[in-house]
Amino acid sequence: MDSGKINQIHNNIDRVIHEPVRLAILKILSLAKEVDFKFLLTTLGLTKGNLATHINKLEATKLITVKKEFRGKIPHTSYSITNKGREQFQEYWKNMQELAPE
Amino acid sequence: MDSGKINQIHNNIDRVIHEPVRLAILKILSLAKEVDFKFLLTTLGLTKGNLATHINKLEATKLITVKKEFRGKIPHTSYSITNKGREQFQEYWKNMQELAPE
DNA sequence: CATAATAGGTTTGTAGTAGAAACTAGTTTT
DNA sequence: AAAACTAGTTTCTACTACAAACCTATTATG
Repeated sequence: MDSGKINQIHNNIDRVIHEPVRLAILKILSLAKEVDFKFLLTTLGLTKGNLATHINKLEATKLITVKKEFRGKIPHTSYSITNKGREQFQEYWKNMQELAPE
Repeated sequence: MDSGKINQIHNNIDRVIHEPVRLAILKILSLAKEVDFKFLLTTLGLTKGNLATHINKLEATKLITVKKEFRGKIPHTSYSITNKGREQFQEYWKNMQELAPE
């Protein structure tokens, strides 16, 4: 704590990361280094559309990268967390700790 | 990990508590045992309407109690966290830890 | 005395968002 | 030929955070 208007901690919470589904995605990606669409779909139990939307948001904010390839003629999409993503994820939790009970 | 469909951790996150402003309110109430409207208003930097709305939601879910009294003829409102509120707050954080980086 | 400020709201309106469901398109299995 | 799989996009609905305006009563202030 330093000066001026303190304690408005809630304003430091990144809303993109704060959404539970996206927290779960980031958690998984922070462990796995590469994960595909299918895996997230079944692991998280989402609809395809919903998952794709969350993925888009995470990609748009450059927290993850998307790799699309063909395996034979079947599309295969996989995701990785970026360095920025890792940093922001850490930063998010650092801020959240201030709201946690001691 | 035990069986069936695991890893849908995001479904365990209580949306009422998850909202940053309400997290901040619960954090403050978990420390202070009684806090008034004015204090929350200036500390959190919200509009009166917005604060009142969050308070209503926390009261409706019985996470906090509201005490309204008159000091002379001036209204004074203060809030406390309930036992249930304390428990749910702890439970929320227990669930959240599963989404935190290790 | 009028007006502004304080205390603590409620009501209203807007903008953003999560999520489901439907639709798309190519491939592959039955 | 039809159904199922991969990985989506589009559309639609329902909810919600937040600001701003409005409200009621009381107490300073010029």
